[in-house]
Amino acid sequence: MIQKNLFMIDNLVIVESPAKAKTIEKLLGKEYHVASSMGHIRDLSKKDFGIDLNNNYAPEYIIPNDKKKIVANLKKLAKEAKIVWLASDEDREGEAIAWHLGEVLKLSPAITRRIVFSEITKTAIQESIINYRSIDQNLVNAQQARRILDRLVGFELSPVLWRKVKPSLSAGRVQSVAVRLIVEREREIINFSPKSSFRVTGIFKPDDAEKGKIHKFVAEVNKRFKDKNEALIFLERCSTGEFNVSDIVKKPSKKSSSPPFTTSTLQQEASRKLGFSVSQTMTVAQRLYEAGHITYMRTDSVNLSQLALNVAKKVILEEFGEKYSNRKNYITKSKGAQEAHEAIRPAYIENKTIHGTNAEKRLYELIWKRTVASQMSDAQFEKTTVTIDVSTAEEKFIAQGEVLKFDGFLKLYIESSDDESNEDEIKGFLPPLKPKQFLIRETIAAIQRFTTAPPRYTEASLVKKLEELGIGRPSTYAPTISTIQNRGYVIKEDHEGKERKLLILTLKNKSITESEQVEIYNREKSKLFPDNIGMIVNDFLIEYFKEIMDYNFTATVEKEFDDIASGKMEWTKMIDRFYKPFHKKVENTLKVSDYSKGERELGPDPDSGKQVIVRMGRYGPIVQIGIAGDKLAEKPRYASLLKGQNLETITLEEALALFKLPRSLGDYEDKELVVGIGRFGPYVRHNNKFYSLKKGVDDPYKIDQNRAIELINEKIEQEKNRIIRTFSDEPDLFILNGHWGPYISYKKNNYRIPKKTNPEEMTKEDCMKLITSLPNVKKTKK
DNA sequence: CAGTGAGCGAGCTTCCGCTTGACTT
Repeated sequence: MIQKNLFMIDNLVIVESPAKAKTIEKLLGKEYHVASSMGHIRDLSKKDFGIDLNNNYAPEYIIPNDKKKIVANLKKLAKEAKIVWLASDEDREGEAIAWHLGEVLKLSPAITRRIVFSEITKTAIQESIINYRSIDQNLVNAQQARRILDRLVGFELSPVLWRKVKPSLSAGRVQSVAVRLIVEREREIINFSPKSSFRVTGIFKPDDAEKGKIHKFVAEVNKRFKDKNEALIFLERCSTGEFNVSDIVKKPSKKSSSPPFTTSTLQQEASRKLGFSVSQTMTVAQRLYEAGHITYMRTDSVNLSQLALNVAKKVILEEFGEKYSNRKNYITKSKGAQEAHEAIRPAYIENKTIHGTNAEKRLYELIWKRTVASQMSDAQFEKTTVTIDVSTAEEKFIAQGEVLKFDGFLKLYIESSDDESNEDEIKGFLPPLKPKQFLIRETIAAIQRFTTAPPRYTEASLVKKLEELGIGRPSTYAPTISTIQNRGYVIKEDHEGKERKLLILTLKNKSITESEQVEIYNREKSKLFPDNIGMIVNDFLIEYFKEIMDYNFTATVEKEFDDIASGKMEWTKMIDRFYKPFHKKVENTLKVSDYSKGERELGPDPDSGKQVIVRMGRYGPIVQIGIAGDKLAEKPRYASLLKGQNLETITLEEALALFKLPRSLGDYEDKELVVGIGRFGPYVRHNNKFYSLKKGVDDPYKIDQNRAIELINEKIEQEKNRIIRTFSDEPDLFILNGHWGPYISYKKNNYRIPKKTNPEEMTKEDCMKLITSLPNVKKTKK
């Protein structure tokens, strides 16, 4: 039978994501056509803020170019439909999307129905269709207020930075606070002074230990000794003391599984367990979602659908048995959560693995384990604490043992933690012991320990912090992290640690020996460091715009958005109350603030007596000796800071050292040899050519002429091998040996030579033919 | 692979949250 009408769609459902559309269409059947809007279809115009400041903040919305096609298509579909179901997400942004759709597609209220569901299951969707409603204008207004506030903040503050700090910079409600967190953490670390103390541990065994059985165990003294002397006194007492068990306490303990993943917790765990960056996690998750392997990946909800709970239970019963099953629902505790979706979980929990790339498989497996584990029983332990008295001292040794009685969810999943404290925990094995039992002492060691500074943020731990503060949304965590790096506020990098010596006192038999151990500390991998410009912008914004930079600013305005959503407040009034004083501050700041350069005085130059300062120059951070402007004075001398040097931490000595370069090494073949440090590291310059110094071998401050000439000759030798052919009648044409094999260079453009061709036999004509037929591989920059 | 320091100027830069390709190499 032919379909009743081919051109008329009875029901058009519009959702945000095309993958979601596909799934829903399957669940709804033939009478429903499901289309997607691809998120928002309109945004504020960029002209004049897109806000009419003289007309009660009336927004001017436009359809961005990349959405025009989508909108045109939706318009066509809507015209043909009898009923249009607006099924965008059940939150502020989703409500606004539905409203914009209504406006742009000119949908009459009579045929428009707003539906919402927070899980994609047949029953949930059918229920939503029965309970359809109209658009909630208050909620839409809350979104408009949010949008307009962000635009006003971003587009008023950024130009202030262009004028007062540097062009193209940016500021915003979310990104500026993210940078602040990193800057403040860095300063905590800079100002941190480690304190050392001595931690004493002993190895003991029971006096009735049977031969051949493991019986040694470790116990730690219940206090730290503040210096070497105190530790020594204690060890001396131990050397003549007797040790006996004064107390044994056994206590059951348990550990519960973690809730299923949200965007933020997925990013954290993928970072810790798989080493993924935040954006990498999102790209892989997106592919899993599009392939139908997982539910939506941008969510702040820990909720699982009834269907998911049932399947998870079934899987656990089959795999692990009744004892391991513990069905539970988690409650979202993060600030500002809007819970329009489920938690991130496998679409089909019965599938333990999927086909895909390595990264996809690993991320899927992580999601699968976390989801299933969330429905499993607590792990149960028995903790034993043994107290050991020393006959010659007041301090006591404490030994702790932990026995796993029931593994529960640990059978499947162990959550990783952020703090990488290297304190090896004294936990685990304990031999059978009785109260009052005497113990045989083996060695007792006092090891020096330093307190450690708070850790720098990783991308993922910054997301965690932002979420705790209610700043940003699942869809913006990854882009925000990228923005603050793209602006140069923050750099993600590794730092080699520093070494320090730890003193160790060891009591063995009756004698105490002293030794040293080298510890590496402050080693960082893929951590976020503020760059100079990030610190300058942060300090500027905090000085003039304290309110925006406040960690509670978002939380405060969110409360007002909630009042707008519940109809208790008018959105234009809220915006007006914010904008009037804010705009005044912007104007005042433009008037009163100085150009912000992060200037710092380091003291006088011992040679000239002139002031040495560091500041941000036009092209980066520089040191300057002497003050400019005074016509009588000599011009100041300048030197750029090296990579890794910081305006905030550089010392006078380090700054003065920068003026020792470039340094002349005398003449060679009638031209001067000069050593310097450039963009690509230390170099020797000769006859306008640059030769890199060998990393780890040459020191630009110490290198002599002989070594410099050696480097030059080495490079000339290399160059010789580089040239395969030249042509006397065409000086711009070369056949060269490159990193990736032979290639043709012609007028600064490079062309790849096909594998079959022998480059040594090529004629000029062969080359020219290749050049005209091939697009050049890569244009040389500049 | 190639590459190693500076101030006229015109016009541009920018926000946060929803979404997915279109582009290179």
